[in-house]
Amino acid sequence: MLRVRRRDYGGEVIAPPASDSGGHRPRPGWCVVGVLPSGGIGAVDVSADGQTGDPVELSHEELSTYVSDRETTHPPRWVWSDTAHWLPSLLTDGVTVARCHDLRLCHAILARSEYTGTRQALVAADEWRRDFEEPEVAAPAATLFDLEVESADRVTVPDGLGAALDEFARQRAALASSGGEARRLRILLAAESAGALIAAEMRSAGLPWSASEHDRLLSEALGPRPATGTKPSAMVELATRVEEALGVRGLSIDSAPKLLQALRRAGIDVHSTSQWELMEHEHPAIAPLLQYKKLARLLSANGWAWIDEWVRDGRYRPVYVPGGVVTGRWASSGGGALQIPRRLRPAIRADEGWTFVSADVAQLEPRVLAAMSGDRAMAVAGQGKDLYAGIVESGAVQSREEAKLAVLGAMYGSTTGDAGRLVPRLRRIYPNAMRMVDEAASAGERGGVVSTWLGRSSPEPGPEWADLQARAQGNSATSADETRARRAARDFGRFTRNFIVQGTAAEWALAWMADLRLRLARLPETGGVHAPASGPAFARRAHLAFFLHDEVIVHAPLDQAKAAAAAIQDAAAAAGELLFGKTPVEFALEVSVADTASK
DNA sequence: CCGCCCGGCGCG
DNA sequence: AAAGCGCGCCGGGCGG
Repeated sequence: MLRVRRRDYGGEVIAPPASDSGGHRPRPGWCVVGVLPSGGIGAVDVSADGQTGDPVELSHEELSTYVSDRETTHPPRWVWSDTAHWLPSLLTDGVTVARCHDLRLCHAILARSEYTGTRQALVAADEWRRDFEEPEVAAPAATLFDLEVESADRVTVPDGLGAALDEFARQRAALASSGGEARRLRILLAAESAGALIAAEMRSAGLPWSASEHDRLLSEALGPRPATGTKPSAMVELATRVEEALGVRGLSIDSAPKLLQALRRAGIDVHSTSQWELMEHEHPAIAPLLQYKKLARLLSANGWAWIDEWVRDGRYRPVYVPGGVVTGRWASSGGGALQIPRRLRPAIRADEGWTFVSADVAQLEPRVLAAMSGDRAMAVAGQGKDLYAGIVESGAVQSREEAKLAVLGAMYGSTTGDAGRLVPRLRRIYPNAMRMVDEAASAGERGGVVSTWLGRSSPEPGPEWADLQARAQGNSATSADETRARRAARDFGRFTRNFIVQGTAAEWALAWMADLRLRLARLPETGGVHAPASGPAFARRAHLAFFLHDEVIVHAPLDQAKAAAAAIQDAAAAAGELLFGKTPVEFALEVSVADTASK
């Protein structure tokens, strides 16, 4: 825990003494934090009308105390350059913040959004246009091997107080010029920033991971852990069976070109070694080869080396990258956090005295589409049930499988195959929903920009795309030019078609998690023998442990599981209302409580 | 020898 | 070699 000398930071001016004896909570202001020229940290309050208070100077050690004190009375919204930069050290000191405004992430949204009134000043401030950087690991004094040299020339967003104040002012001005769309943008910025808090908190808490269960699952599939550099026994055996079936010896089964050659020599007419193509053929080599590929994938992506690299003290700590995908979805870096194979889910194991409350949204994307397009028929199809079942009931298609194929086809822009055949039926029964995605596609085909419900806008096509279109329009255009241009136009149309749905679903999920996080924060800290002795405050009660596009896993003390499940449900309802107001669309959750995350 | 591309496959 | 969106990671293979 943090133990620092208290310094007089003018607390009575900035943080009035707590007289908070119940319900009343004034609208919190903003507190901008940044590095001062002196090397210390400055904190400045900014009021709703843009007035700035006197800066407070703090040492790095004092920042945690300062933040913690203000969080206990009337927490401001902390404004800082980059949550991944500022939050980890606070969490290390046991300090949690309720809300923040992440200047880097908000800049990215506002500088590109169609809803932003005046963007020029933001676009010009391109020092704020930076991709995510790995959070700096608090360097424990000087070490023998200086790892910091590497990070010295990293280009990140500015961390100075002056720069933060300037950028915050630009963003506020941009919002002020956004007229009726400012409300949506404000919600989006708050949700995006909450996501940044959650990402850092989840990394700090880690996902409870049982290395022994993981090892057991690996051994079950692959045989016992082999010596480094040698293949597991199950793979060796399967490779031998493939060789025998193909009638070759010394096959380099891991080399796609060599494997392809061997397959073709054995009379299997394949053009690649991918599993979907192999499955189309009858040959004794196919089954063991497919099984070999499954195991090879498991070993290379999530084998014993993965455990060694990523699991420490019973926790897997991936780096989540909020806003890492253009649509607003999160990305991840390190360990493939968003691609953990389902067969390894049993290794996600709750601590003693704790359990998991897992929830995922059933058919989030079509529900979001129904809400944003105001398609009543599609909303009704999802009421009180599986949305695909509702579509079958509507008579548009025969089976649940067809319904799913048709809906995915509608959102991804299928034109051929079974999906392409089914989509027109949806167009008749759900005209509003389909018009919305069709118009997004047509905007993209013209090289235009589309936006999500809250105002995250799509990137424009690159210069090569425009060149392609221009060439096809020119006098000397060949039919090949035209074909290529049309293909590129359609490709981009499918991207924008999907963008509005995937992006709005991501917004709903952020709103869901942001609300859930604050609900969980109101639960009491857990006591008893299983209470963690240290670590951030939020991890001493039910807290978010994992997030994957439309599902969350909450790690909860046993006696808080019920409350956590209720919070998840309530947060989903709140997210739907925050985004869409009163809507007939239901966001149906599947919630389960279990010691592992397997389903 | 290194960096990059790409096939292949895991997730939604 | 996917039809039909968005990702990250791995290993092989190739160019420099």
